[in-house]
Amino acid sequence: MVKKTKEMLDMEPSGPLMADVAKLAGVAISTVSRALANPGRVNEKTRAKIDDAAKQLGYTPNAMARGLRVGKSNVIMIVLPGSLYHGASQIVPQVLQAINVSLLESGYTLMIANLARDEASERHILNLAFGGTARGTIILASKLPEVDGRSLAHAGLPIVSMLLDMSASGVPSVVTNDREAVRAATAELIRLGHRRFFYLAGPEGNYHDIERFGGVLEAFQAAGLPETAVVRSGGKLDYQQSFEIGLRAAEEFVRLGYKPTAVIATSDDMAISFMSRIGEMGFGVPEDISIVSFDGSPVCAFCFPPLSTIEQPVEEMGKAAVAMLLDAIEKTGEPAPARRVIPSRLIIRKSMAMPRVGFHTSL
Amino acid sequence: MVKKTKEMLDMEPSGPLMADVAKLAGVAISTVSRALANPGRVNEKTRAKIDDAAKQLGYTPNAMARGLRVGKSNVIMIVLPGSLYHGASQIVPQVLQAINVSLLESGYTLMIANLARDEASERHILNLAFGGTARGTIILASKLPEVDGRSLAHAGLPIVSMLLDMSASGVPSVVTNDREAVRAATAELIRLGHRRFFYLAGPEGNYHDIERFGGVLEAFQAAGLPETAVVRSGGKLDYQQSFEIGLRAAEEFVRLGYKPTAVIATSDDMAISFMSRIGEMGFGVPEDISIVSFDGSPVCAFCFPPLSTIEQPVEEMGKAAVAMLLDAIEKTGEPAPARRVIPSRLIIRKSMAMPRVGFHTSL
DNA sequence: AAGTCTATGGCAATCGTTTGCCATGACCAT
DNA sequence: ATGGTCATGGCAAACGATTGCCATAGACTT
Repeated sequence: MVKKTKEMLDMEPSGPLMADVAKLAGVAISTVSRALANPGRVNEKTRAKIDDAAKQLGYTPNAMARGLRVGKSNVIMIVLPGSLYHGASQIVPQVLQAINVSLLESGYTLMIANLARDEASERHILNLAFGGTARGTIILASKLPEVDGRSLAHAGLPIVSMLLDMSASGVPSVVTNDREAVRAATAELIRLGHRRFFYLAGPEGNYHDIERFGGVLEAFQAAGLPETAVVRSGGKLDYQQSFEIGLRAAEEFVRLGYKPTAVIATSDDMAISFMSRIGEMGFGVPEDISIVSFDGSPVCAFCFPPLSTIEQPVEEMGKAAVAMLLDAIEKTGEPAPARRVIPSRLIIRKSMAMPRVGFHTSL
Repeated sequence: MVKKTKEMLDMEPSGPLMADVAKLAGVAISTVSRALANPGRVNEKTRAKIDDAAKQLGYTPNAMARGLRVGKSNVIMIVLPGSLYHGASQIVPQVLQAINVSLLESGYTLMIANLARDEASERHILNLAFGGTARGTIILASKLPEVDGRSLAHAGLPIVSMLLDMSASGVPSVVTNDREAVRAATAELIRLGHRRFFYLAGPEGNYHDIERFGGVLEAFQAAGLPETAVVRSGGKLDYQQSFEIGLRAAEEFVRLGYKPTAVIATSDDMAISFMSRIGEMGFGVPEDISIVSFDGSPVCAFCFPPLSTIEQPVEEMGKAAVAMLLDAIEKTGEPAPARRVIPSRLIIRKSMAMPRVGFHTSL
């Protein structure tokens, strides 16, 4: 039996330790620790000596050792609603981007907890939460993970919800004004003269669907239109299958006898595939049909024709979510679960126009 | 001076510990540890008792304590080339998705190290590497971060490069056949009758630009066309500004006297904005100009007209990269830096057609 | 010059796990 | 019945940092 343990370990040095820095600088380990972290506790000259030594050795503190000792990590975990790529919408990447920038500024690290929401992923998320890896959570457009009797709600972690309003369940939330934004877009279509609408829904009963459709109805009410002025399509598929939703909606559209003149799509992807398909079928946008959609994907500007869309303030929302989360992390006191609404903005492009008189009977 | 430390700490219990599980199960801590991790080292009955106790308490092992003790984490870090959202391309999200799925299956956790490549981000990446947070790295389409005299190359971490071939510098790489794919696409355009081309470049001197443009020239050579048969555009902006590249290229295109009949764009985003802009200017695709691009974004299918594109095998590439990385992590032996090429696939859609005779003189 | 105060540095315990080594008991063979 | 083997469980020392508490030295006051 060869005594190889010690030698083997020596082979992989895992870098210089704080003790090495201390030795080189000629001070105690604790002094190094304080010099590197605490302000003002260490003489300026000593600090300089230590900094030099650390730089010379290329010292990097071990994050796990520190985390273990202080009982907390500096990792913020993002829980995504599901798969990351579907269609052309960049909402999630944009949000991640904004969150990451804000977190970095505050010295935190972003960790993507999941890219799916199957059982294995949920378990994994909970392990990150309960295992002390994450210090806080931002959850995007979805309910809290829950499996094996454990729920993220009871992990003792600060949580902020984005895109989905969960403030009623006690989770601070950052959302946009889905309802008002859609109401405004609908009102604009009404103003242009449209009186008959086609609404492309996401999953039925979903928060966003309720809010957005509610916005349509509110606009109708304000204009004195009956609820029957809108035909709903979709409602079965998830937002992540938006291209398919748009295609099915197009099939449905051509079968309608008395055709709507305006389409309200609840995501850009739906609008894009819908517009493509009805284009192939000979309908023109905006001559025959006006379209407005939701998300504000950059690519909408380059569609044919350029697509009107409701731009979500993802960057501000991300910043706000991080601010709320850090606030909850740093203050121990339980603040009242807040709800922050950041308004969306309607971008009007060529896909919206006045309806052609008599169009809906022309086919 | 109130003695509050102990009480304060007790207030935030940070969940049950292994010791609690041991007590409840009536065994030693070490037995719990072995039961939960090692196979076969513990009696089946004991193990069952321990599992029960753990479940009953909702016990989750502390990842940092384990990581500290065993000297390694189970976090794989992804280094991105820069900002995550620009345009409609879903390459990066798709890759992340594929990587994440593969990693989860092997019990690893994915961590996005950065969403930008400024100095602060590079420093952060290196901290993650040298601070023991990451166990391995997958780097996407970019060079190794390097700052303050530290380089990712010397962090002692296994690294795999994706999309960019760095095998010559000793980094195992997973790439697609940029050159051959573009050669094939160009050859197809030549076969259709095109003899004069417009090439939309990414940043000049970039690996992808060299490879892709090389593919164009190879196709020319095979067909006996001179190198002057192609006009290069762009070369100044980054791939992340692809929409802008396409717009500028369109401006350039209209100013060309003797017009190309086919466009080879090195990203879908360029192609999309280019097509949109020249459409506004009265050029038709594919009647006046054929277009093919690179990336295989799903949205291309719904462009007007549907856009031919070279689809990168992102999913397979992601899987391959993870496989290579885990291999390097598990085997201690230094394997020869490998290079794995996974072929792309040309998707032909309506944006490619035979050139209209005499078009290039018609304006 | 002596006493007091403050700034700084050092010791050692601690975070929650893993794991080498040893002790114990069961089981088997002789 | 006795000795040997093996499976199992327990003790305690790590892993690398942080931090409460105390010691010390220098500055300041009178």
